[in-house]
Amino acid sequence: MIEHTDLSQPIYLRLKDMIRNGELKQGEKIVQEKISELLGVSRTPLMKALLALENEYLVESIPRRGMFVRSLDEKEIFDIYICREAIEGMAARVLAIKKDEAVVKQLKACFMPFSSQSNIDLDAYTRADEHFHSLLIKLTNNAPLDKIYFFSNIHDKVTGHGLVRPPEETLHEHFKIINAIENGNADQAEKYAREHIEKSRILLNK
Amino acid sequence: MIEHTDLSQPIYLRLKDMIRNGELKQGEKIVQEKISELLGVSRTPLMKALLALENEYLVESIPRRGMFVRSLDEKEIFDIYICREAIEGMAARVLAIKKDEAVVKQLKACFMPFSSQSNIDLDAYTRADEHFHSLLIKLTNNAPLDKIYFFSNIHDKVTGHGLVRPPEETLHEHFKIINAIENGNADQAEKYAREHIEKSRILLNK
DNA sequence: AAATTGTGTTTTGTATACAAAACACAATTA
DNA sequence: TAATTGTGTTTTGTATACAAAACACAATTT
Repeated sequence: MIEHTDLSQPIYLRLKDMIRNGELKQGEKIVQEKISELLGVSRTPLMKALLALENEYLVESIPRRGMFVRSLDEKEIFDIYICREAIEGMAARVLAIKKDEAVVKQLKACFMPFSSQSNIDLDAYTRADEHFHSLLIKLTNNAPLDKIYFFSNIHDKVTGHGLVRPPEETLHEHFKIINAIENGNADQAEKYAREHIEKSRILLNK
Repeated sequence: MIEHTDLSQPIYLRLKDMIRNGELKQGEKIVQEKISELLGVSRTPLMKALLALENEYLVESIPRRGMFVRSLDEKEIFDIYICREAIEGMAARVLAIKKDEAVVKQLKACFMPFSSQSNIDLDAYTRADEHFHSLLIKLTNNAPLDKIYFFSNIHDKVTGHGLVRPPEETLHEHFKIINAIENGNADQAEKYAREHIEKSRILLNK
């Protein structure tokens, strides 16, 4: 048997990936024995992983019926973006108050490769964008805030792996947020972070 | 055996109560077999309940070591209050935008019994306060927002079941929030909701 | 034909069994 | 005496077993 301290961890990651890449489709029922057989584990650690995914809004449990891959309707996507506006907005505020040079440096590093390019590699920019938004939370060093920010998982599931808006539009917005943080302008940092997400929300919701 | 569809649900509620009322103390290790024997259930549904509590920040798992009742230090309390400011602030904003009479009515109902009293029953006011803050979130009808607002659990654990500030101080603040919502003033509603929590945070953190 | 009932199968929820890791503490060594 | 090793116990993590609920679908009734 393989070495491990906690089998549910790799199962959790694997399932998350399966949901992301479509091996498990939206709304699909997750038959526990099938998956446990597929992954070569028992139902016990699988259950643990599924519960973690349920708490991240990726999976939905209906008692006595089973676990299902969550499928999001328009209202839920709207609501999730509202949450993101609250969380990321606050994160930007916290970072602006911190005024830590190392923080600014890391944030800037995300988009440095694109600032001088005229033709932006979409794939690379998508990864940078994801990284930036996750970093914004992590750098606050606020563990509870990080804990409630699990919607990043859902983010690209919603849009089918792509960006909601083109880099030409968002690159500048990202730098506006970073600059406000650098200048220690908390109100502006929060405002820009929110507007950035709000614009995508409005676009997704019509 | 007792009728049920999901045994982990009552176990979850029982454990939450045990943490609240001190039957399980901060930092205490939760020995699974002990608790499962105490509650007359097996470890399987108990584990399910413990995982739910872990995701609510009430319990902490250290792999291969066990589950422990989470004990919060000053920084964590501070960080949780930052989260509450973000979440409740946004909730107040959403409700203000909604401008739903029924919403305002329910919020007002929380504190109506106290508005004319000169001597406020502390116990009743504490319950009303809890209800108000929970209601603020629920009435947004934003399920993801509700999902990330599990810190209410922790709130009175932190303060040892009491209020951080006296009713004489907070009652007026509550009405300011409600009035802003009633008037559809989103910016003010959010601002007042935040300041209300911020004041307690500052008090707790010195 | 549509609705209902019955029956065998699947799947969940719970209990239990068991190996391996963590722990406690006495015996041993430096 | 302080540190280390060894040994028996406890506890976790995982697998498995089993009852009851959900399901699928054929047979029966209206």
